[in-house]
Amino acid sequence: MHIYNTLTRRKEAFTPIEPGRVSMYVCGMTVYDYCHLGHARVMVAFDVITRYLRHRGFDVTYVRNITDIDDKILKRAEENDESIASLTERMIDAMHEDEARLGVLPPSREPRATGHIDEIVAMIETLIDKGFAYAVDNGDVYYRVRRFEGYGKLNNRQLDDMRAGSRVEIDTHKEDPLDFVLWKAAKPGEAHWASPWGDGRPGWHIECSAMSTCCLGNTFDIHGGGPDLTFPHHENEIAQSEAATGQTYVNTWMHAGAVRVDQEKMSKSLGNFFTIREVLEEHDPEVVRYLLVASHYRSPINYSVSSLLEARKSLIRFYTALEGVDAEARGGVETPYAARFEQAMDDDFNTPEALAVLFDLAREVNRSRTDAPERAPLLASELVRLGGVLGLLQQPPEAFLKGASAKAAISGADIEMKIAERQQAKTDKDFARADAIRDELAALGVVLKDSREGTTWVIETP
RNA sequence: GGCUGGAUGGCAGAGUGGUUAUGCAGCGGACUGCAACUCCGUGUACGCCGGUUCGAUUCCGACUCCAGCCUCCA
Repeated sequence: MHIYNTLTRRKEAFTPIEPGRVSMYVCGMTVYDYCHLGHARVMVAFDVITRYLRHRGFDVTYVRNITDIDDKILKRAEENDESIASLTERMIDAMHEDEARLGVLPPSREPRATGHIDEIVAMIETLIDKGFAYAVDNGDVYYRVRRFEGYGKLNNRQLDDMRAGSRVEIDTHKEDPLDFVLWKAAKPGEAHWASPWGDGRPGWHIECSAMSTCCLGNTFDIHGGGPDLTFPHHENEIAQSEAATGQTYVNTWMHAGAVRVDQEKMSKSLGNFFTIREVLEEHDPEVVRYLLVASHYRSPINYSVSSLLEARKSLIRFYTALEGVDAEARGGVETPYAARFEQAMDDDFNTPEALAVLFDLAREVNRSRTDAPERAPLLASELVRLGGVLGLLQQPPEAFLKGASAKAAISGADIEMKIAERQQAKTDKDFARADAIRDELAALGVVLKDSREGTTWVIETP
């Protein structure tokens, strides 16, 4: 198996530290707002990665943190006139709801920053003892970036090339403009914890170092996150952890690609983001998941309504192949598809290639319905099984194909009524009437499919 | 300015030193009352310029353009 490592900028053969086991940490949400599609991308990407590693027989420990104390949270709670705990609990619940709808399995552990203040303080003390950090008189503690030799190695950057302060006002408490905060002194009235440097709260980067180390050990296999975390967040994590433990922090760094809108990154700061829940108002969650899986996890992906419609059409093809076939059947079919699927996924989780294999399999299912009906259920069950590795194709086909009718302008019952009416017209040879009914339904996004067994239908939009 | 990626057929999106990705759309055929679904067939696609090579979309170099990071952001 090969995985692209951001640290070395190449695909590498993946060898876990402990044979058969994989330890993975992914930077999660800062819970001050609802998740947007960028978050969905990371969640789904690492969900697919976890599912596939497990499919390959690895015992995966997947840790994804929750940042539940931070400046933005303080600000939002204040704006809402809401307690921090109430805001963060609300957003954590919403996040769990969103990811469950997208078919994202819960991580093995979800540590929260506020639950690990002791470990954070301990790590900062270690860094001070070793000379990698210093407290200043206002109660802040900073990391001494120039003391850490490997600083910049994840992003291939030289310290002197960085123009710190060129876009941000330089904090005069720092020895060097590039130093970053480990512990922030609390202003009067702000949420705080006691520490040897006075009341305060952890800086953003230190929580991930502390939590990953305490959940997975000094060195672990995979660390992942969104595309905008390589610098400074992950660079700083490396500096903190490797300085504190003296050991390699992470073997493989993985970063998802950005979600774009109109060729521009979807982000909170640009304000061009769509929340998961607002997209799910209009679209089947599996369609959203499909859209995210249909591109390689490192590629940028452009979000648009037309891309969702196309995703829906692709899923219609899969579910049409499964419709009316008993995919519960189990049995030994020898097919080349599983091997091809795994070959694709072994190559840095190439989901587009894996999906191409599934489309070939779907065609084979369709062919077998007439050519070799006894094979159809076996092939279909293989399609469902492999689709499941991507977290797809797990609904009953009818549920997906007809599922959008809840939002459609016509109910399923009314559609069935129209179909019966049309059937009568056909029996009466009144084809003009039959076609009119079909056109009427088509205008509502309901496409009819006649077969020997009768007429079925699919909602093609949204 | 520094550092990363990327540029593939009408669209989306993989991949490869010489042979069909795949999906959607289109076209032809089978099926159909007609369609849809399905099946069969069908596309001289690889940003630009050089170089290496018997042969490059695929390797190397220059160029152009796009995106991301260098500030909080997944």
